Amino acid sequence: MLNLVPSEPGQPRGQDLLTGLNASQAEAVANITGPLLIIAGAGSGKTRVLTYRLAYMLRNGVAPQQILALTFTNKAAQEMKERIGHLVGEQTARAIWAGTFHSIFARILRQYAERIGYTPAFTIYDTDDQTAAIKAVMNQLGISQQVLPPSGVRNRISSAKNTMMSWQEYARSAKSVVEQQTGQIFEQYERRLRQSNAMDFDDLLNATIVLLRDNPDVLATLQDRFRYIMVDEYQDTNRSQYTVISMLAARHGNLCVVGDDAQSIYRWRGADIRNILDFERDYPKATVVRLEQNYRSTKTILAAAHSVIKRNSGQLKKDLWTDNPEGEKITVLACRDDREEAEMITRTIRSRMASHNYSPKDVAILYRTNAQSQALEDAFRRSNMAYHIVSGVSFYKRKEVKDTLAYLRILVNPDDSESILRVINEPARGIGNTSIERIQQYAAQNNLSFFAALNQIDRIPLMQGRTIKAVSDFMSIINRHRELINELSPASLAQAYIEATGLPQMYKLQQSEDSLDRWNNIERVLDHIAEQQELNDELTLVTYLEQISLISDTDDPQMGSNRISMMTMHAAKGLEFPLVVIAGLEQGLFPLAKAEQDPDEQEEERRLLYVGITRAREQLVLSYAEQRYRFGEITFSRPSMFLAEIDKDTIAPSGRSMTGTTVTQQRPQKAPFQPTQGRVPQRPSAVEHNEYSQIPMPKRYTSASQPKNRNVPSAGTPSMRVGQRVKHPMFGPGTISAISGAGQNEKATVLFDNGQRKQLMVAFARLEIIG
DNA sequence: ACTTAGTAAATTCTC
DNA sequence: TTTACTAAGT
Repeated sequence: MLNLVPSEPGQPRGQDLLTGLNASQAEAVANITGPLLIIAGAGSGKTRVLTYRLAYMLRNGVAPQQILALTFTNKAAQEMKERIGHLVGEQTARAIWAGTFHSIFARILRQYAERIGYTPAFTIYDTDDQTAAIKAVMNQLGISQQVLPPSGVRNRISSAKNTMMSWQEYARSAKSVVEQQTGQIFEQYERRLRQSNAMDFDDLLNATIVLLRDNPDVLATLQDRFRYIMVDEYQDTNRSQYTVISMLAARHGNLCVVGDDAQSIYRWRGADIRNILDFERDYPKATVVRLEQNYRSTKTILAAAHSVIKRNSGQLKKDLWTDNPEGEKITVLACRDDREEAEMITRTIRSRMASHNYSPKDVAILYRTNAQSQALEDAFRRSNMAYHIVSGVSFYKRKEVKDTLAYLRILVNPDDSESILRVINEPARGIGNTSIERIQQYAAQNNLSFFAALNQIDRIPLMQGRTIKAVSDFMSIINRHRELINELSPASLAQAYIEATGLPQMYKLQQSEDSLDRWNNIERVLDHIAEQQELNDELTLVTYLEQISLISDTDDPQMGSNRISMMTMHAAKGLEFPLVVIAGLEQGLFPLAKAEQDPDEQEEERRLLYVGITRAREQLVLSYAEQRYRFGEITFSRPSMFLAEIDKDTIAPSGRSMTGTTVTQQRPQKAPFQPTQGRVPQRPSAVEHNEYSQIPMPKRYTSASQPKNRNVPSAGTPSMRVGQRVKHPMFGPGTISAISGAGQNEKATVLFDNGQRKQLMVAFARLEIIG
C-alpha cells in the first residue's frame, strides 16, 4: 500500500504515483477535474492509468464514495477494484462505486423504485424471459410466430430501446407490416413487463433516465454523490448510457472517459461510436490525452494489427508505436478441415510451449463463434492438454437451474408472470395449456397480472374443479413461504421453499443419471445461496437474484488457473497472452457471411480482428480450414479476405506439403514434433471448469469423459452397427447406413427398403434387429 | 393432460 | 450437433 501521509499543502499530492509513467500517462493520471478524454490504444497501459488515476484522486482529498466507475463487464470492474485495493487498501477501494452500467443502475433503481412505479423487488428479465414475454404477447395478439420470428421482434424492440425510442415513437415511424406488427407487440410487451414488475436489460438504463428526468431531487442527490465519474470502454456506450452519463456529470463536469475507437466491437447491440468521436464537441473544454505507446506486443504484431485497421475509415487519429523488439513472424496454418485445424493448433502450441517455455496460461485460442470450440476441445482432450473455455453453456441456462431461480423470483415478486408460467406446471400438477390459456385471457381482459388472476381462480369461467384445486395448492406453497421472508434467512427460506415445490423430488425420483445430475444442480444453487450469505450477511433474495441476472459468461473465475484459454474474440477484450492463436479465418465465418455485403459490418469485423491480434504479446498464429462442419454439414470456404490485408512482411513464409496442407517452417534448433512424449497425463479440464463463483460445473453436459467415437456403437447396444438389417414398426425393413452419437444420443441413419432415409434415435425408435 | 417421436431450425457477440 | 416446436398417440 502506498503511503497516505499528506505532503506539503498547495502542491498536489501523490507525485510518487506519477513516477514510472510516461508523459501522457502521467498527464491522464494527474488530470482529475473537468472533462477528460483518454484515447487508449491497445496495450498502452490503460488499466494502470485508470487505477493510478483513482488512487491519485483519493490522495488528493476525493472521498471514495464520490467516485463512480463504470465498466462493461463484471470482469473489468472486478479487476479494477482489486488493483485499486492494492494501491489504497481494500477498505477504501470497496467504498468506490465501481461496476457495470447495469449493476450500478439496478442498485440505484431499487432505491428509488417507487418513483417510477415499480417495487424494489422488481425482477430483471434476461433474453430468454424477454422472448417468452414476446411470444405470450404475440399469442394474445394472434400474430403467427412462423411469419414473425419472436427473436427478430426482440432484436428490433431492443435496438429501439437502445436509442431510447418509446413504443409510441416506434409505432408512429413504422412503415412495413413487420414494423407495424412489431409496434403492436412492443406496446403490449411494455405493458406486460410493467405489470410483471419486471425490467429487461435495456429498461435498467432507460428507467434510470426517466427517474433522473422526472425527479430533480434524485438527480441533484446523485450528481452530488458522484462528483467524479469515470467510464471505461466509452466507444461501446449506446445512446441510453451516453444520456445517463451526461445527466450525472452535468453538474460537476468531472467526467473522464476512456476508449479506443479502433476496438469498438459492439455496434450490433447499439453501441454508438459517435459517442467517443464527438466527445470533444460535447465537452469543448475537454482535455484529450492519447496513450500511444504500446507496452504489450512486438513490432511485428503491432505492424500486422495496423495493416488491418488502417483499411477502416473514420478513425480517431493516433499512432501506436512500441519500443519492444521486432519479434517473430506470424504463422499461418492452412488446413484441410476443422479437425485438422484443431490438430495443427494443438501441435503448434505444444511445440511453441516447449521451445519458448510457455506455460498453459500463456496461451489463448480465439475464434469468431462459440461453436468453433467443439473441434478444438476434441483435439485438446485427445492430446491431454489442460484447457478451459470461457463462456459456453452457462450453468444458469440449464433448465432445472432456471426453474429453481424462477421459483425464487416468484417468492420475492409474485407479479413476475414469466416466472410463474415457467414453473406453474413443473413438476406436473395438472394445470395444462388449456387452463393456462384461459387464465391468461382472463388476466388480459381484467388488466391483472397472472398472479392476481390466479388469486381469483374461482371467478374465471370454464375452470374445472380439479384445476382450481391444483392452482390453490400451488398458490398456497408460494403464499405460505412469502410470509416467512422476514422470519428466515434467505438460504433457509430458499431451502424449505424449493423443497416444498416438489421440483427436486421430481428429479430425484426419476433415478436416471441425467435427472440425478439435475437434482444435484438444484442443490448446488441452494448451496450457493448459503455460501453467498456467509460472505455477505446483508444478502437478500432480491440482491442474490439480481447478482445472478447480471453476471455473464465471460466472468470466468478460472481465468487464473494454469490452462490454455479458449474464447471468442469478444470475450478476449482487455486480456493479453504471450501466444495467441486466431482460428477460422475464412470468408463467411470471419468475416461472417452477413458482413460480406455490408461495409459497416465489415469494418466492425475488422476491428474485431484488430482486437484479436493485439491480444498477442510475442507470438501470433492464424489458421483457416478449407472445409468445416457447420450446422452438422460440411461447408467449403475460402481464406478470409483479412489474411490478404495483413502486411506480407509480418508473415512467415510457408511451404505446401504433398497432402495439400501447409506446414510452417520449423525453427532449426527445434526437434520434430513427437506425440505426447514425456507429458504427465492430465485430466481433461472441461469437467472442472466452472462459470461463476463457487458453483462448480455440473457433471452432465461437460462430461467429456466418454469420447464420442463416431461410427463405433456404444456398449449398451452392441448390435447396432453399419450394415445391420433392422425393422421399424412404421417404415418397415431397412439397413443402417451410419451411426452417430453415443449412449442416449446414439442415432442411426437407416436406409429403408421403401427408399426412405431416416435418422432415428436408437434409444427411442423401436428398431428391431432382423436378418 | 401428458408423453413421445419426428421434424425444423439454428448458431455472433453481451448486460 | 443440439435445441425447440409440433403432431400424434396414450
